[in-house]
Amino acid sequence: MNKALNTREKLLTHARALIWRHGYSNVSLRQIAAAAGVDVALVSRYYGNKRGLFEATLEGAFDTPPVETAEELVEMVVQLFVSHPRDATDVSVLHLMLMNAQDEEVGNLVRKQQQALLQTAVEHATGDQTRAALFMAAILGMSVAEKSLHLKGIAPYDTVEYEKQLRHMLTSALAYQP
Amino acid sequence: MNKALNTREKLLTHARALIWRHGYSNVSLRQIAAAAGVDVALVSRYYGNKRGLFEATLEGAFDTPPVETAEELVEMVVQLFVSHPRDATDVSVLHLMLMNAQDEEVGNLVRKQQQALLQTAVEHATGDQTRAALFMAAILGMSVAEKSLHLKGIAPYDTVEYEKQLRHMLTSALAYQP
DNA sequence: CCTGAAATTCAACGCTTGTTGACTTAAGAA
DNA sequence: TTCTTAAGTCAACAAGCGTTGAATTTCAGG
Repeated sequence: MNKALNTREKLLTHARALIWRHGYSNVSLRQIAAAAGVDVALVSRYYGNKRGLFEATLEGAFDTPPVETAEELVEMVVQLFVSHPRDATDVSVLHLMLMNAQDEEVGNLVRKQQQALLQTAVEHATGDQTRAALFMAAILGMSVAEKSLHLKGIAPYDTVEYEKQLRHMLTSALAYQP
Repeated sequence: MNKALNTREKLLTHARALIWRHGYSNVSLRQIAAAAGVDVALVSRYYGNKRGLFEATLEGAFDTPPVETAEELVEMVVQLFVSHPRDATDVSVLHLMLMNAQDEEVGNLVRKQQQALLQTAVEHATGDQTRAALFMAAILGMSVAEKSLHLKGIAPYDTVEYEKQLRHMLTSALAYQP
């Protein structure tokens, strides 16, 4: 049973790494199994099917402590959206959302898990909807331009400088008065 | 030959509508052919292969008049990024970029066609890189939140009000002084 | 009407996908 | 050691994919 738990976790880890980075429909079970060094058939044994494996990777992924102040919100969003890859299997939540936005079913699944959390957090900490919109636009736009559309050169590529500029933008957006 | 041109165009139109909206790897040639009311084999006859058909949908898609002033830039970006669907086959360029961002090959193809245009336009009209970054973040973020991540409620859903708010954000971003 | 070229249809190919069920190996309990 | 159950392996399946080449229809020119 110890061994089974081990392979279960290996599958889960590599599934999260691959699917979150490249998208649900762009990663095959055989790829995941090969990366984990186990047989494909074990996916169906331990998680039922591909969907089950993916849903397992979402469990607890959006759990964050509640935020009250604007500073806490900035910190939470930076942690949530900017990837600080600890290893090859670490991918930001924004990547997850974007990579699966096109798939109707999977996209809805992801959104259902995080939308309420993020949206209410932003609205609560900012106080009004216009500032929340500006805030979301700033954080989303920077991340999307940099990470997904590969619009290099628009934002500085150096991670430290990037994060610094990001924080500055977020703070400005929060202070915005229409 | 008239008939051949007709089916060529039918294929192209439905290919653009489907691939731009759902992404290159999420649409099959059989789907496109069925939507166009044409046999699948005609894709290879008229466009060589799937890639050729997709590349044909990109031709001229990023042609825009050169912009000089900030106002012209705002107008160009709004036209380019905000979809005003005239019919079911009309999809915004942003959708195209996002839906194919995950596919390495296709994503590079799309970027190569539009990146230089947009980036130089923004940098030219704004004058410095920081304002360009803020501008891009604003436009990208609003569109992504609304259209791709379906973060409804953050921005007003009414099209007129949405576009009004978008223009306001863009103008503010252009006027930003670090 | 007849002919020949263009336009379209059809069936098949090799490949990959998710999923399944039967088989083999591993390992702890009696 | 033997037995039993868990864990892992293997081959095959049905379905869908892009692509191809031969057969068939369409249709204007002589």
